Amino acid sequence: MTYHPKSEFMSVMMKRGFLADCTDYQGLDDALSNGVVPAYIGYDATAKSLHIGHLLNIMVLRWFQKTGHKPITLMGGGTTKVGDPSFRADERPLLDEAAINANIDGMQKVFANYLSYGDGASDAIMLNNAEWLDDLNYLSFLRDIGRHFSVNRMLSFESVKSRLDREQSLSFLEFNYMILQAYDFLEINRRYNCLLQMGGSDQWGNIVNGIDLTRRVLDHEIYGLTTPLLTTSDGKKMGKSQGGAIWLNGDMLSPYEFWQFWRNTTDADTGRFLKLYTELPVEECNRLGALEGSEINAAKIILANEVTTLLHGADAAKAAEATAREVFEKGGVGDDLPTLTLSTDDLGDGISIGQLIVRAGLAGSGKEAKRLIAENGAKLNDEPLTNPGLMIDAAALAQPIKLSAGKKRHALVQLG
RNA sequence: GGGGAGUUGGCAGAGCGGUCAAAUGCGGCGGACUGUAAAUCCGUUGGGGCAACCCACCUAGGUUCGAAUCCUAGACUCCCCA
Repeated sequence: MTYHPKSEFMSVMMKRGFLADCTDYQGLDDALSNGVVPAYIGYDATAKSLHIGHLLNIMVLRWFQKTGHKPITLMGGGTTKVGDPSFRADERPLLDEAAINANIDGMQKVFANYLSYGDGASDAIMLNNAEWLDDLNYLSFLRDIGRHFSVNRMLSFESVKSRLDREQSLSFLEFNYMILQAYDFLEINRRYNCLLQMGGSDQWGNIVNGIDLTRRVLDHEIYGLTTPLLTTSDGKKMGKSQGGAIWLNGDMLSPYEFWQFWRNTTDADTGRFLKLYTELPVEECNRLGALEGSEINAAKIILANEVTTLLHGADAAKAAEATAREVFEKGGVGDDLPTLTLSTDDLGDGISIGQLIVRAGLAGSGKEAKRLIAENGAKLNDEPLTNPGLMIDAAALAQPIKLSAGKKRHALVQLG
């Protein structure tokens, strides 16, 4: 792959490591050089917030807009109504329309931090595939769209084949999912003249299907581009830390905790992440990522600041950094720590320390909190907690108290 | 429509009347070492409760001194045949 791109967007993608594959480098590059191109990425509407796994693609859209093009965020409002069956382990309850729309609202808030939406030529737009899926007529869909799909070919897709090989059941619904996704591309091309779909490399098959379908039905030439599936350098899936997902919505994960996630990046990933998740010049990223030993911590702080600034703003990033410095370097308390505020009603005659740890989000269950105490991992105002039966009452909360789980996770509890 | 297999902790997967809160692995958490990194090592790991104690192997009944294990019914999942 020694293609030398003309367009700024392609050049950024390649330089910064966003590019996994492209259906037609030359064709896409030409199109991008000849004017404003709309491109979309699809998102499920199943969760209330986007998480860090989505961030890579959001950055792609951001660059896309920065280099003069029109990003489209497609919400799977219609497909979500059917329920994506690919993770059918625990049959999740189907979401109703209100829940789906609430999810979409939550996500839009996040997108708005990265993209500017509006009516201008290169302003981003948000679509919902319910727009064209809701009123589909089965028979005409079969006749117009279904005839372009060869079951023989669909069976050869890796996602399908592996299921069949393992003799796992594959429902007809799930089998149809790829058709609906292809149809999305067709409709977005037809309605919004969208020329490009992007996505993770696991979406390659779906993207190609959409391209083929659009060519057959409309005779339009359109393109696909995929980003690598990111794993951390030790091979784990990106985006998990201390048990919880790294959400992008501030009310689900505080800016401080978000900042901490990036601060704790592995050495080997630092340079790569700088290129992917920040907008610092590539040379700077390379320089920072190449720092040795403990010096690379400075690079990680820059990474955390940059990424947090994009999502939550510069003030939030600064506050997170200040708090981190306070907590880790001075062993003190920063005001940006996750804070649990209790009313006197909540408190009643007193609440056990175990409950408090759970309420503060430092443990998932009372048993876990107790375990933490037993393992000497819990601290109260930096004093090791030894008594699992300790009761906290209003008097003990006259001053806010600092709870710690291990060395890295801290929270404040105050009376409010 | 008929026949068969199955449902165990976050996941994978043992157990098939007592010694089972339940092997093992993964994951998670804590500790040591460091640089708030990685690797490694050690420990820990169902839930509720301040506690005593209680609830827990799909659900509801039953048999038994005793059930995750046996019986009955139901729900769900998968496979094969039509």
